[in-house]
Amino acid sequence: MVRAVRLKRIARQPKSELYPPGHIKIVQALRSLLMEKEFNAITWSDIAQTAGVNEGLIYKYFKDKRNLLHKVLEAYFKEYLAKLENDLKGIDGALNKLRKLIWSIINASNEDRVFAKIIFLEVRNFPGYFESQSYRLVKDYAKKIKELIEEGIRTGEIRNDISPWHLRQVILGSIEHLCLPGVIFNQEIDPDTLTEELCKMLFTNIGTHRN
Amino acid sequence: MVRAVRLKRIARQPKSELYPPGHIKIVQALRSLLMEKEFNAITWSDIAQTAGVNEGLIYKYFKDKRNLLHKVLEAYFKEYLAKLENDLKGIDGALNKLRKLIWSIINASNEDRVFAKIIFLEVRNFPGYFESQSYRLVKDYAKKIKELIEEGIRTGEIRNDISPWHLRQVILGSIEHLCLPGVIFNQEIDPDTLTEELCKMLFTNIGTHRN
Amino acid sequence: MVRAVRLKRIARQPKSELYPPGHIKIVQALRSLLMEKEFNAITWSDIAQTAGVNEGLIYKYFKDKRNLLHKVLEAYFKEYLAKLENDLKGIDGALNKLRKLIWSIINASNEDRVFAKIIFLEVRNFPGYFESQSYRLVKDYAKKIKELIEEGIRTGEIRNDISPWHLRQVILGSIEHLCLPGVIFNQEIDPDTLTEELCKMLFTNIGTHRN
Amino acid sequence: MVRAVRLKRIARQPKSELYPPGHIKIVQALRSLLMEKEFNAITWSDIAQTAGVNEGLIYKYFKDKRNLLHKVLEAYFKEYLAKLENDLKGIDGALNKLRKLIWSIINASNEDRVFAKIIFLEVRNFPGYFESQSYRLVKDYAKKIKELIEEGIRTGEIRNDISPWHLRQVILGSIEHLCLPGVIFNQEIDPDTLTEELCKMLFTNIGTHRN
DNA sequence: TATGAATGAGGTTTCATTCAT
DNA sequence: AATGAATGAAACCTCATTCAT
Repeated sequence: MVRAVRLKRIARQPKSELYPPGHIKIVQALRSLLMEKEFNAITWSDIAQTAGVNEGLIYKYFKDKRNLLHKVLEAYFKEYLAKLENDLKGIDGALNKLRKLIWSIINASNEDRVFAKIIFLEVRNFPGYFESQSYRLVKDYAKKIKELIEEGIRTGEIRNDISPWHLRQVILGSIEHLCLPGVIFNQEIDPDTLTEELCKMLFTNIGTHRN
Repeated sequence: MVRAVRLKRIARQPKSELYPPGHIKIVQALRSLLMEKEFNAITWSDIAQTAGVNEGLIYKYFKDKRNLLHKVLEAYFKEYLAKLENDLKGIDGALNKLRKLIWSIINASNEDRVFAKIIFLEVRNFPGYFESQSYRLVKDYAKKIKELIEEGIRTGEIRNDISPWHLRQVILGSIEHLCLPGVIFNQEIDPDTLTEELCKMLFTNIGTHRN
Repeated sequence: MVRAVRLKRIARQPKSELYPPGHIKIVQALRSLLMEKEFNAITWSDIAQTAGVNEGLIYKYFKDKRNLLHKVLEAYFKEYLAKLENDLKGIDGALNKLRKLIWSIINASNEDRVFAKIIFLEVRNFPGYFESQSYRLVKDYAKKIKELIEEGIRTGEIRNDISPWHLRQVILGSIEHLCLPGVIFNQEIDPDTLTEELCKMLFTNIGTHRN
Repeated sequence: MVRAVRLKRIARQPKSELYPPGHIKIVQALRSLLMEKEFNAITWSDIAQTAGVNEGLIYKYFKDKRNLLHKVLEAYFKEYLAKLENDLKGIDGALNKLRKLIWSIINASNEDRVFAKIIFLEVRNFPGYFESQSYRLVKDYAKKIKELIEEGIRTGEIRNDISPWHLRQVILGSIEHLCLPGVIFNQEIDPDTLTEELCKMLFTNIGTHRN
C-alpha cells in the first residue's frame, strides 16, 4: 500500500522535482538574486545563503557559476519553447506566426524579467556561453525563425528580395531594444502595443500584398 | 619668433595629449585588452602590465575599473560623434540622414570592434553605467535620432502613424543584432550590405509615398 | 554510563569553547600581539601568522580589525565584570564598595596589561567604538559606579554637595593616570598602594564625618 | 639699506612666520583635519590637499606623520605654557596655584579641542612619542606640578602624608576624565564648574587646615 | 621652495574551492 | 545529501615615498 502511494506521488511530480532539494534551492536562489543584482556581482556565498544551503554543496551539482547560469537559462528557455509551440498551433500564415512569435517573446520578457535579463545582458559577453547547451537551444530557436521567414517567402507572403537572415536579426534586435528599457529600469512592458508597433513598421512593407 | 612657435605648438596639441602619459597608457591598455578578453576577466594587474605602468597609478586617475571602462567608452563615443556630425553635413532629407546614420554606426562597429563590444556587451548589465557621463552622451545621441524621425514625420517623409520612440528602438536594436555576430565571432561586418538590407525593410514601408 | 559522562563534559565547557577553534586562535593572537605592539601597527597578516590560521578566515568571523579589537575588549570586560561582582559581595557600605572597586580595576590593569592598554589607549580615539557592544558594557559599568556613589549620598556616607557624575569621572581618571605609567613603560603596578593613596585623597574628604 | 630693512622685517615677524609658507600650511592642515578625523585615518594626501600643497613637499619638513603630529603638539604646548606662566604670576599659595593650573588646563582643553584630543587620545599609544621633544615638554610640565605640590607640603598647605607623585597623577587623570566626554562628543566643557567640583573633592581634604 | 608624475611595497578583502565529518 | 571549518590565490586598494623639473 504505502509503496503504491509513493510511486504515484513520484509519477505525478513535474520533472524538476526529481532533482535533490539542494539542487532546486540553488537554481531558485540564482533566479531570485538575478532580480536584484547583475550576475557578476553575485557570489557563491550569496547563492548559498539565499538558498539556505551550504556553500560546498554547490560543487556537487555545478562546475562553476557560469555553468549554473546557463542551466538556469536552459530551464527558462525550455519552459518558453514549450509555451511557444502551443501558442503557434493552429495559426495560419507565416506573417501571423511571426507576429505571434514576436508577441510571445515580448510577453515572456515582461513576465520573466530575469529570463530577459539573462538573455539580453548576462550571457553574451562570456565566450563560454557559445559552447553551452543553452546556446544550442537559442540557436535552434533562431533557426526556426529563419525557416518561418523562408516559408513566408516561398508562400509569397514575404517579398523575395528580403534576406531571411537579415530579417531575423532585425526582428530579434528590435524586440530586444523595445524591451530593454523595461528590463533595465523595471518599467512596464506592454506586449500588445510593442508587437503592434513593430509589425506596423515591418510587415506592411515586407509583405508583397501592397507593393 | 621662438615665442610664436611655442604658442603654435601648444595650440596644435590634440586634447588627449593634455592627459599625463600614464593616463593615456592606461586607457590604451584597456582598449587593447578588450579585444581579447571580456571586461570582467580583465584585472588591474593585466591593465597595469599592458600599460607598462604601476598598479597604484591607476587609482590616481580612475575611481575603479568600471569608471575606467566608462571613460574609454566616452572617448570612443566623442570621436564617433564628431565623425558623425561631419558625415551628416550636406545631406538632405530625414530618411537620407537616417540611412547615413545607420551606415555610420555599423561602420564604426566594424572599424572599432572594441567600441561595439563595450556598448553592446559590457556596460548595460552594470547599473552604475546609467549614472555615468558616457551614458549621458548615448542618451543625447539617441534623443537626436528621435528628433530626426520627428523631423521626417513633420516634413511628411515618414508616415505619421509611426511612433518615433518605437522606430528609434527598432533601428538601434536592428543595427545591434545585425552587427552582433560579427562583433562576437570576429567575422566581417559589411556596412554597405547591412545598411542596404535594413533600409529596404524599414524605409519603403515607413515612407508615405507608397501607402 | 558513557553517555552520562559526555553530557557532563559538554555541560562543563566554558562558553568560549563554543566558538570554532579558528575564532579562538584569532582572538588569542590579537591579545598576545597587543602586548608587544600598538594596535595600528598590527596587520591582518601578523594576526593570521600568530594564530596559525589563514588570513581569509578572519573575515568569516570579524568584520574588520576594529571589530576584532572590540570583541577582544568585550571578552576581557565580561571576565572582569564577573570577577568584580564576586569581589563586591558581602561588602558593606558605599565607600567600602568603592574602595574595593578601585582596587579591583587597578588589580585588573596590573594583571592584564593588554586589557588596560586597550581601554586606556586604543579604543577611545576611534569613533566606531562608541557604537560597539563593548562600549555599552563600559557604559553600564560606569553607570553602576555612579549609582554606588548616589547610594553613598543617600545613606549619608558621602557629602551631599558632591556631584556623582563628577566624582565618578575623578575616580576613573585617577585610576587611569595612576596605572598609565605602569602600563606604558611596563613597570610594576601595586594595587594596594595605589588604592590606599587614592582613597586617602578622596575619601576622608568626601566623607561627611569630618567636615 | 636694504639689509637693514630686511633685518627689521624679520625681527618683527612673529616666530612662526619664520617657517616657509608650505611648512605653516602643512601644520595648519593637520590641526584642522584633527578636528574631524582621528589621526590614524589622516593620510599625507589628506594633509597635502587640505594644505593646498604638493605631497612631496611634506618630506622637506617632516620625517613622518608622527613627527608632524609631535610638532603640532609642541606648538600647542608652548603656547599653552606661555599662557600658563602668565596666569600663575602673582598668585599666592600652592593650593591657589594648583587651582589656577587646573582651571588653566581645562580651559585650554575647552578652547583648543584639537590640543586636548592629541594629548588625551592620539600620542600615548605610540612608543615613539616618549622620545619626542614634545614629550619632554610634557614631562617638564608634570615635574613642575609635582614641585608645586612639594612646595605646598613644605609650607604646610598640603598634608604631609600625601605622596606628591600620586597626587599629581590624580589631578591630571581627573582633569582628563572630566574633559574627555566633552572632547570626544563635542559637548560643552565648563572650566569654572569642573575646576570647582574637582577642587571641592580634593582640596578640603588634602589641606591640613581641617584635619 | 614647490610641483606633477610615478612607484613599490604591503595591507585589506574577496572568493572559489576542498575536506573531514 | 549536506555541513562547518578552513584554505590559497589573487584580486583590489592605499599610501608613504622618490625623482625629475
